[in-house]
Amino acid sequence: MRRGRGWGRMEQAVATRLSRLVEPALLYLLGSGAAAHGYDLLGEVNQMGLTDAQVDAGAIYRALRQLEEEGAVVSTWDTSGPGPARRNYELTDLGRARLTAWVSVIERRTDALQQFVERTRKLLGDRNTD
Amino acid sequence: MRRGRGWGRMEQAVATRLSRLVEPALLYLLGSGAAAHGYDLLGEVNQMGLTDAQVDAGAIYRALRQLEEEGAVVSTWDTSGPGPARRNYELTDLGRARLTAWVSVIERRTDALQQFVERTRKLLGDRNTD
DNA sequence: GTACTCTATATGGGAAAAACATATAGGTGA
DNA sequence: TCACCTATATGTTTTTCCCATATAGAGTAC
Repeated sequence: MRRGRGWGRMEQAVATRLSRLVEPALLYLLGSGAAAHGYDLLGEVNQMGLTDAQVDAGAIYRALRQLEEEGAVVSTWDTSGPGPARRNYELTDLGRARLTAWVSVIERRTDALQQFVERTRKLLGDRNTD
Repeated sequence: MRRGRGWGRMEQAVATRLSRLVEPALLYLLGSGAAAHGYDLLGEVNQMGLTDAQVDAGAIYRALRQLEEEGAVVSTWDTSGPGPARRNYELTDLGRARLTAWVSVIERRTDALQQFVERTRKLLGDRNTD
């Protein structure tokens, strides 16, 4: 896993395994209209900071494929522009439902993470309120 | 992965891969004195909600072993009580440092998750403020 | 015109992680 | 004695991740 830059050693040692969250990132970006094809989505996903560190292109393309298999998105080829053809994706109703589900799952988890942060800061002596 | 109970179908479809976070959970619990050996920690970890769904015993024991290899915890056998011997763990200074690092990593990620929740709710039309 | 780079999609392969199963063993109660 | 709970540990299979590589259209430089 590519680790975040600008972190100390201990953070680096720890940065792994907060999981990818590529799927909700893609669903959100497709829903917001920020990008519609894999190559652009790659950049967007890596900018939004939802995923753990940098996601590679392969992960994006595979995730989009799986989402299409599951009916959460549909794709169409776009050969109008210059350069190689693009596969443009659109959210389906199922995809929007999936995104909604992600929100509630993530919200629940976020609460647990916040509690963890608060309790642990207290435990460690309230230093580093950052 | 054992999925959380009390979730609808879509949540179940989505519940995978918000990662485990077994390590920070263990470090926190050891730091707080809630439990000191694997079997109890198993129950505690699964109650605190930091990890994605249910963690199995194997994961706990292996995580504790690795933490000991890395010097974040130390263990001693306790044969005083009835029943099988317990391996009691204690946090080391390195373990406390590790926990501190986890806090800052998790806090950063929590912010991103919250942003995602807010933006996505807005995108989906502000329904389900839950 | 061919070498290089950027855009764009896709897949192969090895390594790591997670999930599930099983093994061992002390103790307790029916 | 059989079942069950506590307690630790490991084996095996499946899944996921990460890195590399393949293909290909288009633009630029030389």
